[in-house]
Amino acid sequence: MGHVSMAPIKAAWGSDIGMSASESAIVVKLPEAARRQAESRSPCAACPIRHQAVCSVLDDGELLRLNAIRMPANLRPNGILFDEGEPAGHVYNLTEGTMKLYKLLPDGRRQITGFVFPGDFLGLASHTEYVYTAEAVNEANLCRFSRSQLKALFKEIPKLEGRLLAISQDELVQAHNQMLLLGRKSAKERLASFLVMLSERTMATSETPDSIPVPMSRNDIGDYLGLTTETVSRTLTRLKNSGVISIGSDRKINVSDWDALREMADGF
Amino acid sequence: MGHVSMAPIKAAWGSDIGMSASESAIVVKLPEAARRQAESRSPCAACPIRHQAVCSVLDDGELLRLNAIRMPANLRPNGILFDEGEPAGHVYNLTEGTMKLYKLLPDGRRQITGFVFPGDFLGLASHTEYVYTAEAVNEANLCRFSRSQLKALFKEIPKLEGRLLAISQDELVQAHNQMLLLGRKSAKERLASFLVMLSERTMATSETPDSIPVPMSRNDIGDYLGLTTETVSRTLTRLKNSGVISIGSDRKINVSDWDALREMADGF
DNA sequence: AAACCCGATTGATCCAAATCAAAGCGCCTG
DNA sequence: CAGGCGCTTTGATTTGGATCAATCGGGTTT
Repeated sequence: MGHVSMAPIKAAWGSDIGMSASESAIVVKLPEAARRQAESRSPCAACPIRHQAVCSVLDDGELLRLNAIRMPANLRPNGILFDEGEPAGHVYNLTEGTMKLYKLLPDGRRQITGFVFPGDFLGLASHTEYVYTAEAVNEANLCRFSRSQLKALFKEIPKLEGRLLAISQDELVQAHNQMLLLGRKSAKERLASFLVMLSERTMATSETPDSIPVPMSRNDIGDYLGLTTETVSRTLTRLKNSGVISIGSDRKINVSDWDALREMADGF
Repeated sequence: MGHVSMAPIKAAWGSDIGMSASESAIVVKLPEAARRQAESRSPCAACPIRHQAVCSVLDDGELLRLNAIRMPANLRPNGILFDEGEPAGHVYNLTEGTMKLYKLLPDGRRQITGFVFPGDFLGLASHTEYVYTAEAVNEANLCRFSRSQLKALFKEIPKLEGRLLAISQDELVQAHNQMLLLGRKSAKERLASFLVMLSERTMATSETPDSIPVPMSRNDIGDYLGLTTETVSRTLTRLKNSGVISIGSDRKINVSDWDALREMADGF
């Protein structure tokens, strides 16, 4: 009946969880090493998402309090952060990389319910168990917070809770848009919507506005859009042939006609 | 291409908005009239959802404060509470009836993103505009709160905000389940899931556990499940013929084999 | 009670996307 | 740099659900 995807084996935690950055590698004169060293002293200051996510609403003192309950986490590509049904003890904030969240049916059919980009939260749910699996698309770095410690911090920094409420509600808006896509849009409209979404979520990070980085596989895109790999591939080829996009070999897609793409996405 | 639904004309507000219950009708000796009169004195005490929703976490004093900023609203069947894109000045809590929330594409394709049952919130979103249209399925009564007044009340009753966060996150969990349904389930699985969901949301209210009230039309069900009216009808007939359900003429569906229905819903 | 209306059902046909099946194409690895 | 592995693309065929088209109630109006 349905389309079946490969589910990866649960991967090990990244090696540097709980280690300070200075322990994790020989210090060499590289920008990356410098950034890591700075991080070990005043972690959030050098964070690429210091001015995004929850962190953006906190002053330096509050950030220090948040930082006190933070643990770094790292995942290699396809590493599993947590599985659906696992007790939900932690909440995460992605600082670098891309992640995918998905649910599986018993026969292996998979629905990716969302991609996660730097600055986004994962694991937010009032439930005691995670309601989806979180897997890294490419190498990812995260901040890990114990749910109970974070909740305790609400009393100290009340605006934290308000911020999380706003984030949840934003996610809800996205979820509604995705329902419209999955329930009523054609394959072409779904791909157009996907590219527009990707560009919007990437804009802040990216330099070249017409070039959209697409780190996930065709299979992942299909499982996000309710399509098969083949349909994703064919539809992208058609978009390319109609001159709306061009496809780079470097996991990037270039948009040549934004107006056409956006109209397609909106169902015009 | 897509399936097109009829969009109703925006209906007038219920006639008794802002009126006290005693003004709205001649007082006659009927249970309904008695309830209304009780409501006009101590509105929340007689409310059918006093022990659900946000209200359940508030003590009598807090409820009084919440009640002070509450306005009653009433909608006749197919009445529109608000339209997608309208400035979002209010938040609502449904006390009686059923509502549907939906988004439209330019050509009329419609996706119902959720049904709302007594105790549920509507209009929760950090956005300045409503992101979906809210329409009554049958006659509905609601509590109307100004967004700004409610927000002000957060300072007075902090647990209110926490409660809304929990509600948002519950909605998010449901939304993820619906994405799995829309992206990956077959028509039969969708209908089974729908009936299980309806029964769960109704349980609290209902008496007879095997009889599920289905107030919405086949067309509404289709627009919720990403199917057409015809497919909904055919699939229900098949479920009936396979002995899992029986269909009453009174907008009720009886479940004869819960295990089979639940397995179907879960994709086994 | 005949006429009408509107949603639900049932039937016949069609089609967009799924499935089945091969190539193609980087990209490691030995 | 040959061979293989995993992902992507392209092609042929199938199919579940959509579309098109009557018909069928049940309820309301005249």
